Amino acid sequence: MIRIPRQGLSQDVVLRAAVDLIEEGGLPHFSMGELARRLQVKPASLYNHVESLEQLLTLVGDDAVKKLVAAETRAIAGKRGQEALFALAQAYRLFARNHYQLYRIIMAFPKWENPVLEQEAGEIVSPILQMLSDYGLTEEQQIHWQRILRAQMAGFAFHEQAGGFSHYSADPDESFRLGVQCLSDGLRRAGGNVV
Amino acid sequence: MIRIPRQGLSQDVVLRAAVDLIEEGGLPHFSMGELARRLQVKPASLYNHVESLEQLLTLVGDDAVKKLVAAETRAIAGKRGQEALFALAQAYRLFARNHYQLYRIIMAFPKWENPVLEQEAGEIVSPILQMLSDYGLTEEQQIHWQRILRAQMAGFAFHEQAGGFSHYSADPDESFRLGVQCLSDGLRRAGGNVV
DNA sequence: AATAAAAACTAATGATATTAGTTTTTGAGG
DNA sequence: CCTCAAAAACTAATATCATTAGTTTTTATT
Repeated sequence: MIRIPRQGLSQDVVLRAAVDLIEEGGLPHFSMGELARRLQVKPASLYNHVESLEQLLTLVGDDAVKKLVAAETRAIAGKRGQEALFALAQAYRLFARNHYQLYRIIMAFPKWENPVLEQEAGEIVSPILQMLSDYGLTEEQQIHWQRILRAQMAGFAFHEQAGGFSHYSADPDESFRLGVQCLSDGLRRAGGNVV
Repeated sequence: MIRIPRQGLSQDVVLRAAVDLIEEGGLPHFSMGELARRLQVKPASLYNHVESLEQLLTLVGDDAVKKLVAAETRAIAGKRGQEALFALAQAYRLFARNHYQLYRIIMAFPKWENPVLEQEAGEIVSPILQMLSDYGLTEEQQIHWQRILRAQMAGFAFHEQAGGFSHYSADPDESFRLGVQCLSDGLRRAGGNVV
């Protein structure tokens, strides 16, 4: 017996509204009460669609990771080697910039032990591995370099949005380019310069 | 007129207790009530020494940054060039590992706009710049490479503690070594291989 | 010993997430 | 069309939290 909810509320609608609210005002201003008001509903009603605030935030984080992975995948589509690497890194950086609040939620996960996130984490890696496949690396090397690349992208995005790069006048775009280029060079050396 | 507090409580004592409590149980389990209990005091009494929870957490974050900078500075003492670079990176990584909860607080700052943190942020950079001074870089290059190094260290520490590196068997120590080596190589090329 | 200030307390407020129990809506089957 | 069960929304309550106002206690200096 499939029922259609009274006023169109569902977990998906709640999640989407939560994402919107967080993107607008950030996590500190977010609350079940605020979300309920946005959905024209009493706070208690949300619990028909969501277990708890914690679960809701996990859903939001999961959604954010999916969007990030989608952006990465889109970025490398039809590209290879160095071009794919730069596009991937750029996409990551732009996501963190354009979805500041969502990126913060991703970074705020204490541990990625959640079964859903576990899966998503794997999907973060796959576009990177796909791109790395052009570099002639062993399987173990691919693991190492995928970690190094993720570290650089995440660290750069984090520092940039935290304002840690604003003390000096040098262009962050150029810092980013140099960093990616350095990794690209190291990558090519590791793989025997086949690219 | 200098008064000595009734039972030895002061901002410094409160701060230290807060740091201990956070290191033990993490930020989610931390509260003014819990802190007050630990200090054998009623919650309201804490406000004689601290403005608010927010200010207290800023103090904790500031303290954490100071400890990180101290560890970095200690690491490069008496070392130069590549040796200093590896020691610095290792110290950063170990701090994030050994003070997991404090490192999370550092990462959790929305913006480093706080005047105290502003100053501390500058001190994060100075041991790195000191180490870079051996590489024969222009001033602008130093800014870029300092950013790249910080990004790699922060990103690696973050992923490692979030569990994002645990999906594959390859040794994270080796990933880290390769990443730092890659940056060291790029750094030497940028500076004309003077090191 | 007296006093003023600091520090701790009690008690209250308002926000929060969450739960129990009740009412309302809704769609499916007779 | 009417009934009924389930889903969804509601009301009301609880417990926790940070924080503040106002009061009492302690303590160092005079």
